[in-house]
Amino acid sequence: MDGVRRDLFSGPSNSEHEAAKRDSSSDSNRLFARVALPIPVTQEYTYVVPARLETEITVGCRVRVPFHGRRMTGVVVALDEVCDFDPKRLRAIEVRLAETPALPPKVLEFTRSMAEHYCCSWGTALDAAWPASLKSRPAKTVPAVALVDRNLDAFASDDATDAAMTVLELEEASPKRARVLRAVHELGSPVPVRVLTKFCGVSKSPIATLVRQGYLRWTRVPEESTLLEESMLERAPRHDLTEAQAQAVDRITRTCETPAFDPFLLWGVTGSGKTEVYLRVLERVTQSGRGAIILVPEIALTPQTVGRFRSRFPEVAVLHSSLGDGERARQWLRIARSESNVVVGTRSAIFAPIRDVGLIVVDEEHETSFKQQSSPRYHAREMALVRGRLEKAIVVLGSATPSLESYHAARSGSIGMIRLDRRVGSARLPRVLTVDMRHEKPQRGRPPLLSQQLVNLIDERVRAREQVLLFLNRRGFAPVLYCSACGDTVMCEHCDVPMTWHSRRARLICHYCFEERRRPEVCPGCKSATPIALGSGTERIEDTVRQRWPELVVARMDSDTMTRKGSYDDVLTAFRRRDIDILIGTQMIAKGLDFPDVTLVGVVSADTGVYMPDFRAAERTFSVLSQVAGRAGRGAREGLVVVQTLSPALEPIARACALDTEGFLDAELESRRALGYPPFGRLVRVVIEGRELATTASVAHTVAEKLRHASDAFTILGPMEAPLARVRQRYRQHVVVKARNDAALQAARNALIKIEGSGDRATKVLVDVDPQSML
DNA sequence: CACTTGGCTATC
DNA sequence: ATAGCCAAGTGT
Repeated sequence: MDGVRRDLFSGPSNSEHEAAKRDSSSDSNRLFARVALPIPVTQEYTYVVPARLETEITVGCRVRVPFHGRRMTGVVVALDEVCDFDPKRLRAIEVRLAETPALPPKVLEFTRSMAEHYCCSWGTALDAAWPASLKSRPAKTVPAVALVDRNLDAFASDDATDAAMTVLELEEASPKRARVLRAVHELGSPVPVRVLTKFCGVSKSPIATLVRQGYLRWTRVPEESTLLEESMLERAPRHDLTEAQAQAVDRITRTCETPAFDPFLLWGVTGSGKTEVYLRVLERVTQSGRGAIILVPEIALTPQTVGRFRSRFPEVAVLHSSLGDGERARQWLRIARSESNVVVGTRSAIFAPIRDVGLIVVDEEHETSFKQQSSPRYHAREMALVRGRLEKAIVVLGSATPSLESYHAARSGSIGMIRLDRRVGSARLPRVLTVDMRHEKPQRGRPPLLSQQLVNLIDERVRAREQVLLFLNRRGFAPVLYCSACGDTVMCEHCDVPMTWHSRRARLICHYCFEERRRPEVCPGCKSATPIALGSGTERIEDTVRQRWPELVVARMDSDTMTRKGSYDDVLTAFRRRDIDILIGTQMIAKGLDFPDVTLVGVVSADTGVYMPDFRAAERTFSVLSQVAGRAGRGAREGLVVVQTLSPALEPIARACALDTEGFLDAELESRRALGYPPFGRLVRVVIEGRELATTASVAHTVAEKLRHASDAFTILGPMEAPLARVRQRYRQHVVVKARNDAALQAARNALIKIEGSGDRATKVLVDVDPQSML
């Protein structure tokens, strides 16, 4: 019974098994395939390519292979006629995955470099190169209209006189129909009816009339995600370039004709028109027949962004997590089949199977979302440089507040530096006012939430019918519940962090494990007093503001209010329509919003995060403050930024307030140099996570010992408790490898590769090369 | 002494 | 990663 089951359910049956082995020994000009598997083993495995698959199997294709009593999906990384492994023990590839195009050779090579860089197996890096699913279910279709052929010809003809006549004829009789017809011309034909009605602000009836009159005909097109559909409504008119922009484009495309790796930092203040530079460079690169990859941070991949590229490059493919499996597969396949050679996407688009990449743009290159937080833990900016070198491509890293890595590379001359110091048009840089909260008159013994100056300014601006943004990078009502009797704060049961009080939901919430509980009547520690809510988050700001200005419309935007799909858009639309006077929010309002009527931005506390035990704390503080400041004064009127802080002298805060990016970068670079932190030297963080403190610590100890014995080319710090010593009931220790340079890290590599995934069933060992955060 | 656990190793 | 194997651990 048992034996029968094994034959039926595990792996190929005996007869298949034997056939596979015969395959390998009888045929003299057989083919062998090296297959990389998604396991933490730095080795590829050799399989026999059975005769029936010989035409199908190519380098870069995905195959199903038997492996240690189970089946796995791997990638063929090489084909060979000889093999150094005992041929009798070889097994055969079962199938090539149907309908899966092979990866281009450059992408294979790219993933190999990535594996080396991040100390993971080639198979693990390759695993990230495929979309989660390649099942592209045939898309549902939606109603659309297309121009009927005679009109199509008219519009396509050079002087478009016929088309103009058609529209003119209609103009008199029906402005709505004329608008629709013009829109179809502009948006492209066919166009979904839903998009057309939204774009023209009309109902279906004028469209139906046009169909009846023979201008348009009904048809259907594949349904697209909201991101893509909405992007059709966004246009990017081709602006004239400023002198500075034109120079930037020229310098970047100088080598365009002869493919060469040519990396740049494009350092442009907010509003300096970086996007137009990308678009012009992209034009030249595509004209020369090469492809391009445009990487943008997760949150920036909005319909606006997609629309800007799509309206100028209609065939552009989009890769984003909001697409859903089916659509993402469709987009990916369009690239793989060379139907599109320009892609706009988030970090994983760096793997896009474009054949000949001539340009890689990393917009907002300082953004932390470019670093993947699971294996392979790659940074898309670093990988853009790696792929760019491989493809002989231009690489443009764009930012208003460059990362220290890019800044240092540009300063030391290893990449080019182009600066755009002026805003396009009339917009000027905002004025910044620093308010030292230590000097504010205390209310009930504590500094007030809003300084007198900020209150006065809000009054003034709101009276002038201008809009205000208030920024605080902390969700909830209060970050801690504090017991004045024993001095304890209420901690999460599963994590080593205090729980945050959320008054709207009347719940204490742990921001790490999402555990919720009721607010305790008495302190769980000493049971003698009621803990009080100490400190403030966005909810408390909202309350304070509503109390102070009951007549104003106030909205809050953070991940708690933005739960419903579309609520983000709703709030932003309302704010744009000026239905909201004051918008309060976290990070979410710091990035990229462009509202001309915002003339005042208040930073409620610049100090959150600046004291985090992390060597990038200063950089992150500076960058978020600069971004928030950039939200003010984007229209004709000058913007004002009020920064409230308890530590006005701290470098990142003082420099951000002085709008002195260069000063900050230089100072921070010096302190990194002094401490041997990146970009001077490299770090690897090994995190050991386990159920029990004792075993976790002992595994951490072994890891540290192994590394110490491996080489003395680098320094080992630890093992020690990670700053977040316990999360979700798991204890966390870490060991930090500090290497003076790449060569020193190379010495650690062999040891590190063996360490990933070591430990036992209950203890995880994670290797993070170039960690973005030490928490 | 049968039979479950824990640790370790090889996987083409 | 994880199936498969040996050694030590636990209960009848």
